[in-house]
Amino acid sequence: MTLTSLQQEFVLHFGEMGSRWGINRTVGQIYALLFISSEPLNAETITDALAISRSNTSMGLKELQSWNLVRLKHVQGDRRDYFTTPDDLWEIVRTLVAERKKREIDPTLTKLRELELQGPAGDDYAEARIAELREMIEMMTGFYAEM
Amino acid sequence: MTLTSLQQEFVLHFGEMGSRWGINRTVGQIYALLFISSEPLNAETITDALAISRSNTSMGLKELQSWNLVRLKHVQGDRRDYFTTPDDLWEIVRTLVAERKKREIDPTLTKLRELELQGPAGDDYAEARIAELREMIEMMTGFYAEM
DNA sequence: CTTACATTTCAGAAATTTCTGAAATAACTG
DNA sequence: CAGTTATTTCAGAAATTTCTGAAATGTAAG
Repeated sequence: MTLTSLQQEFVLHFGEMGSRWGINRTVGQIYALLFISSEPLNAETITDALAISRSNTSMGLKELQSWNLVRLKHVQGDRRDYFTTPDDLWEIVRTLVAERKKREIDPTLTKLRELELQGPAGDDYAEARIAELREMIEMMTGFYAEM
Repeated sequence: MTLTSLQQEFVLHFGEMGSRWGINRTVGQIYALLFISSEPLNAETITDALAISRSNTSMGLKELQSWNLVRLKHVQGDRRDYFTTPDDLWEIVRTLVAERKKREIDPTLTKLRELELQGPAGDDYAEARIAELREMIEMMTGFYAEM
């Protein structure tokens, strides 16, 4: 598969932004490619459109699956796996937010609660600050949960 | 300065989370340390509390300043720079959101608009998908701007 | 069962990021 | 001004992350 220059630019941009979004270049590119492709793509096609190794594609797809960001499809009479992104953009955004919360917020909330349970450590300021931070995060995740 | 075990754990956690938040370990640790310190700290104190090099501290503080996440203070009769985080947690959150938007969203919005301006490229699906994505981002950033 | 194809795993190579120590620069002090 | 202290810069070292090719594993078809 050869990419149009529009696809090319879009894919490269997502690759570059990847590092700011906490994913690597390849994962960003694979996602971008799936996002603007009207049909599901198989690993071979992706490998070759992005000029990366087959194993890299495999790892990238696994990562995207762990983020719940891609859907697996099958084509009649073809035993290869085909991948797409959901048609519904809202669904993508919801997934992204949920996964980021899980990876970026939840572990910290757990840690803060742990620290508070360890009881007074004789550092009133730090303790107060930690409690305040925990409350803020709980408030925000509570607000999020309502939606 | 020696850290209490509470401070120690808090700081180490932020260091570990740093990579998921798009900052490096040292920057995460410096921020955490400033956050739970009741008094502003100078670079020397930070260097020594975190057991890192003086130059690393300097670079970390510069990075935090570029994020607008720390405030510079001065102590009478001492010409060293002292750093703190804002007392107001809401202010910290607002800054974080604004900076993340600036780094993670705005460049993509600009790129999408650029791609649309380049005119029809003969790939209807990709064009539609890009327009849809741009609209979604505009909608969300518009909603954010209202707050 | 054997062959053919699809996918994953993984050790090491390549690339990138982070960190350090030394030197440069800047700013104050007497 | 000369000396002292504070901070930044930056080249290369160290650490980490990403990527590849080869081998292993899985799976369907004949």
